[in-house]
Amino acid sequence: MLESLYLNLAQHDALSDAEKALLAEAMTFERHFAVGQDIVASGARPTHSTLILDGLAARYKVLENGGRQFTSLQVPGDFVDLHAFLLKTMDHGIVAMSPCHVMFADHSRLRAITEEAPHLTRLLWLDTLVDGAIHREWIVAMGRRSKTSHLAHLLCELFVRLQVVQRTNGMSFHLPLSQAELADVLGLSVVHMNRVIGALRKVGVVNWANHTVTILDWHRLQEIAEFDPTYLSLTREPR
Amino acid sequence: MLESLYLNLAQHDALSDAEKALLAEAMTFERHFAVGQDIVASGARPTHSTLILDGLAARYKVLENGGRQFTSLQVPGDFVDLHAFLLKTMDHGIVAMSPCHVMFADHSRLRAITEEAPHLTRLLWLDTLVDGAIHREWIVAMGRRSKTSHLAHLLCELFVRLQVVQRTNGMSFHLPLSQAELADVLGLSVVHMNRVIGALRKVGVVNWANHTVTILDWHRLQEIAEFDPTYLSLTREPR
DNA sequence: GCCGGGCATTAACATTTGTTAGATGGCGCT
DNA sequence: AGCGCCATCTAACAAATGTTAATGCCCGGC
Repeated sequence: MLESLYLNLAQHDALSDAEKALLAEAMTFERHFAVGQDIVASGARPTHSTLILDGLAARYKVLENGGRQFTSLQVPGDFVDLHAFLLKTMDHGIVAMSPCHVMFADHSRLRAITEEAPHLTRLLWLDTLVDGAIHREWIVAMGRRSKTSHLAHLLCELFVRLQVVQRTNGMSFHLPLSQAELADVLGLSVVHMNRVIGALRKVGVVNWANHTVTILDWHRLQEIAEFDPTYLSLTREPR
Repeated sequence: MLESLYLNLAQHDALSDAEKALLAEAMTFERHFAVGQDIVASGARPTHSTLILDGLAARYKVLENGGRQFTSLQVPGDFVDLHAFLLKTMDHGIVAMSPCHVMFADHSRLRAITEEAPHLTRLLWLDTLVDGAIHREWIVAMGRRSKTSHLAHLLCELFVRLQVVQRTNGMSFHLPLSQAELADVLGLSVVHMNRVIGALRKVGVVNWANHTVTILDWHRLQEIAEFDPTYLSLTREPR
């Protein structure tokens, strides 16, 4: 059941059976969330951290004028709020973008891991660091990439991240986001989001229908995105 | 000499003398960097992590078309590349925005801290988590705030962060960034950056000259920015 | 099978933001 | 003092992006 988490962590460094067992012991109960439901509410002080077993979730903030901005997308094997273990108070909400199957890790057991399992602690720390690296890449995309390139970059990133946890199907993957939701990822209006998607389609590098993205020309998509996966730390090495 | 670091960490939780000593022992040598010099190069695999003792540094990425985007600003007491301790390879550069006095912490000693000092490890982990929280706030600002609000938010954030490490002078602080550099923070053209600064000045909430920002109306600036410091985790509590 | 709502798409127009170019002004250097 | 560099600031115009509104389509509920 925790296969995705193991795959996620093991892409960075070897994960021992003992460590897998420690993670499994940290898990308490599981739960399903429907589309649009908050998995964690802004302002909450969780006592558990949430692991995505299946589905797509997103972190978001809402402004006074009603504007919403997603700050990350979380795929299976991701902890959506591991940072709350130390940050304590949620400064943003986390919502299910598709039906989500999740599992909760007790903070007291995570704390025990930090006391007794330094290597596993470093791997969990690393997991949050990759989170940060992705944030930095998003900042660059929002600030200095063309919108087409930004979208292409997002598709490259999602494809690679989903591939790690075996959620791709050849060169296709499921992307359960409406254009309005995608607009809140890239920081665009819905109308312009539609234009940008149209532009990327016209180039012919992706086929995109029924919430399924098929990459037709990975090389060119990567070129348009200037995608360099270094920031995802995909190499397996001692940490 | 490490006062800023202690202040930075102790704002989140109590820091014992033993822990301060561990940090001091982790430090090897110090160094000065001139404006514009790279403190850490993109692609490097550092064996030390860099602590800012004095000055302002920034993380950045450069795109093929020459566009540059800063992804964070680092003030005294901040580790600029603590994440490299586990990420291993730098996917971005770090440059001195003002003359910088820095000190290096050996990765082998940081590793020893993770093996032997769980609470201090959590505080260091937390430090990188606040980094991530700041990134998320920047993403929101870039995606959904007006440019004036974005700039106001940046000023609020810098003021509070500098205040923690005692680098403010009443309601003033030194901001050694040119408008071109600020443009690469907000993701704007230089001309438009100039317009936005002018707009904020005209509102009369800040006085901004000679690289010194004086906040004339903190309440209103905060309002314009919709600034809520929760994400900086300024409360002191067990972590 | 019909109806209603949400989503994608397009058009026309408004606003924001970028580009190019030039003017101004401070400040260190000689 | 004079020179030249660099940052700030402005203007005029171009391009990107947002807004409002309308259309068509699919799909689930009745």
